[in-house]
Amino acid sequence: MNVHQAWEGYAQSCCANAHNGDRCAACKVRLHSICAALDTRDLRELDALAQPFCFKPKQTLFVESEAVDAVYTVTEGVVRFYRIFPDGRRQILGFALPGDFIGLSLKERHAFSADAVGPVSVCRFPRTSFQRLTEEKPHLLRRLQEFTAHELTAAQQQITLLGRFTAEVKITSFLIAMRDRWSRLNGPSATVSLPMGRQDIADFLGLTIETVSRVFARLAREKQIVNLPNGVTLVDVSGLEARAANVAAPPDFASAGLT
Amino acid sequence: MNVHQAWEGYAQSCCANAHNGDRCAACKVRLHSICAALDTRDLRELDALAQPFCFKPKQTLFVESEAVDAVYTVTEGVVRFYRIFPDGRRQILGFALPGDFIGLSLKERHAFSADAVGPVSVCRFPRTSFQRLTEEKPHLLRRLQEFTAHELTAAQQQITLLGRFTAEVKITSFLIAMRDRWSRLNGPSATVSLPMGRQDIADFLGLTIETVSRVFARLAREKQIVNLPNGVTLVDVSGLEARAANVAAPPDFASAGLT
DNA sequence: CGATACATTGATAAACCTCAAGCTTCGTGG
DNA sequence: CCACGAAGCTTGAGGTTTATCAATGTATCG
Repeated sequence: MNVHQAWEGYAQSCCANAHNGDRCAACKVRLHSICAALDTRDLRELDALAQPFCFKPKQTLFVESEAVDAVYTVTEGVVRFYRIFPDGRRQILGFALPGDFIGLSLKERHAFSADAVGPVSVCRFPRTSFQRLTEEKPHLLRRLQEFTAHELTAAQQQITLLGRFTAEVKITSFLIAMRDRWSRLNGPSATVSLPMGRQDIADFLGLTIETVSRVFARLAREKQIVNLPNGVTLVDVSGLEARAANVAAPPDFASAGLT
Repeated sequence: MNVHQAWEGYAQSCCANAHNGDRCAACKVRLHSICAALDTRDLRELDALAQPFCFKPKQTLFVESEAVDAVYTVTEGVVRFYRIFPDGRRQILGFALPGDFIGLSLKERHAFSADAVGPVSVCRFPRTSFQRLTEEKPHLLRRLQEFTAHELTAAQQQITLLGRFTAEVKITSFLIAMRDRWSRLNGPSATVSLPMGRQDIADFLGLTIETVSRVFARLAREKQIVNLPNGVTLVDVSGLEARAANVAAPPDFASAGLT
């Protein structure tokens, strides 16, 4: 756990422009985060628990089977969740984007490891304090339940994708899902930021880096996408959606807005 | 939706030996179910909502994208959750055993279809009434959150399995996971009931029925298992666990007992 | 400018799927 | 009680996708 390192290296510059007690109110991802369940009064309580942190690229947030001592809301950057197997292979379980919550399960020990893909800022809450808050504020618990249910739906989506589809379908579905997630945060755009590398995408989709690379190359050759330094532009969206097939995401979560 | 058919065909014989108001107290799976969160007083409230139902083998509980009008606790038998794709292929997302809850996400529409593998008994709760109850009883909501988190963990397990492992590892992991689930209900046993067919297992693990059949045959040939009419006996448990590799289930849920 | 990490491309091989046929099991009805 | 049919399961032969191995290309950062 490199939290102290993170703190010492970065914390001074995090959220520097808000006074204690107002930081949450000023939070840019609040309405996308679990904190949207709280009113102004409750928010100050949460604010008292909040510890802003930053992590450098590749820095570890926590490691599988470690005791859970905190939960987090991602405020900037992307976090990857993963497991490593004895033979060195890795399965990425998901990516947390700004507004996403880390620690839904409120379990004693981490079920996976997490580290920063690029530079990441988080809002950290000590587990016991946060848990007490969920016991006092049913709204917050309800919101936690909604987030967990949403994650479960996403996981079932992923099961579907991994179980039955070809490399091309997996990758086009991934691109469209990422577009939808960024769109929810930043508004619609055909350009999709992909801060994670090819190996990350491969380990997420159960493919090898070579297969991922080949499919990206083919999609670009067929003018479905344009490859950019850290992402892609979706050129033929309807063509891609057709290839992604009926693994479309369910109605939506954007509607959740304020509970 | 065949609920009325289910009711008319079967309901008279369900839970016939308990008076209204005591049915939940007499429920054999209560302590394994979400209802374990409630004390005797709250239980009578829940009892008033409970509608026992039975389903015949292959009978449908609900269909993907239908409006959710109820949630369920399985009391007997096994329910399968699945999605069907335009090309006719099917992905099974999971199996619900006695004590399991159906309808965790409290969403408006079903994200998948569900039907009975064999004869199934459930306890049905109208969605709106159940949801009101979760708002009044934070204990129940907390328990719902725990169940959802547990399902999420199981889904992540499945992602791991589907993404990175061979047919043999998938199947041995499946057998061990089923043994653990039945053990939690009925106590330890090396004989694992598999009420679902080979095609179900294939559609759950992202394999074809032929591959599943071949692996079962090989495991039997190598004296790891013995095939039975509706299940298997695990002969060489440590050998199987070694093949299943470190996809071992996390610490446990059995400890949940009573909250 | 060189070193390192990351990405691409090609050739070969293995795992699993597809297609096809035969075998069990089980329930029904003669 | 046996004959029959349907459904599910097993086994075999051949093909496809994707993994594996290997080499080359490109960007980034001291």
